[in-house]
Amino acid sequence: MDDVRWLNDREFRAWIGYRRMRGLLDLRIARDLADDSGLSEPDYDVLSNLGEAEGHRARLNDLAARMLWSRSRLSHHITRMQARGLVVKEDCPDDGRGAFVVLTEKGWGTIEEAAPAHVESVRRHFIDLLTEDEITTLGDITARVLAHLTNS
Amino acid sequence: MDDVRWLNDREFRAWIGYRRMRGLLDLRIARDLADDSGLSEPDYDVLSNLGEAEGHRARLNDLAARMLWSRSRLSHHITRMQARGLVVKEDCPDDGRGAFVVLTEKGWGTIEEAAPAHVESVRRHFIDLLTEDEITTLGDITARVLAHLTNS
DNA sequence: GGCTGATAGATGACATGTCAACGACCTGCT
DNA sequence: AGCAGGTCGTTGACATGTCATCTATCAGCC
Repeated sequence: MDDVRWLNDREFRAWIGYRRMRGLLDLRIARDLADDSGLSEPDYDVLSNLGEAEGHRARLNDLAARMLWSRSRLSHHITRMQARGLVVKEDCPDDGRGAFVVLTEKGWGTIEEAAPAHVESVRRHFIDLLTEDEITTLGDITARVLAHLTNS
Repeated sequence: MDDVRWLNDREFRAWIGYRRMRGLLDLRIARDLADDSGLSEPDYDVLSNLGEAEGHRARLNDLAARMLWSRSRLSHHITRMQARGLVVKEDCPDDGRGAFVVLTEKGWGTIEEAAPAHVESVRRHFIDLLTEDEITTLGDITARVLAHLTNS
């Protein structure tokens, strides 16, 4: 059964590096964000997506699709964010099953305040450590992997 | 306050790409692994690290340091893995505070069985999608970011 | 109208990981 | 010997996310 194509050294280095970097990088950026604004990364993503949405509102399902989240995950998360006053749910007049999530004043203010420090944190711990070529390559890699994962 | 260095298009593409890829890729590989072997990714990492350790055993603290995990995380996880019979804890004779984790027969068998399909999954969804140059670049990127995160 | 199947969202049980706090033990200094 | 401070591992409370399942509603078709 030794037709297994084990990873060679370079492949192993890239894969394990990715795994380890992911753990530390996300933890670090999540901590910066939480200390600075009280938001978690998922909170930030939701607020940021809603902030870009028409009227600061979106259907739950559309939002989940845009963020590549499961409906369940978004539903749980929106429930928690609503309890904190960052967003509100509203019934959808066109579709009795549906619901909108809407950014509140507080939610909008929170993301506006959080954004600069968050971007700074992302730069400091990640983006500014890479060359222009590496950034381009990383963009290519992630786009290709995402295309593979969403079409299969 | 507009001295904020927002991300430009290429930087944004790389950062958001990374975030999105991470979510889908890890979910996909975790599902493959769970379906195939009943292990989670953290389970696999622990077993795999123990498998490479001298005598299939390690001090909790050393293992945590090697894996870049918090002691708390490892402690919780080992407790759960012990309940499933994958590892055992043993007292450390040299240091009354310490403890060893040791791979069981079952744990060793499980990782041996799981590895080929896991590597195959990692190849299919990630490594085999990249060129050699991209793999090298990714290794460089992750090494640099990790060095930054662990020395600061 | 009334069925059938798909879709939107909510929910409960469970696994995971964080942080903060704790007890136990070791080490070095006095 | 005895104390002070650090280290090892554990624990409890909590946040997050998964999966499976459920209800309500919609859409197409008879």
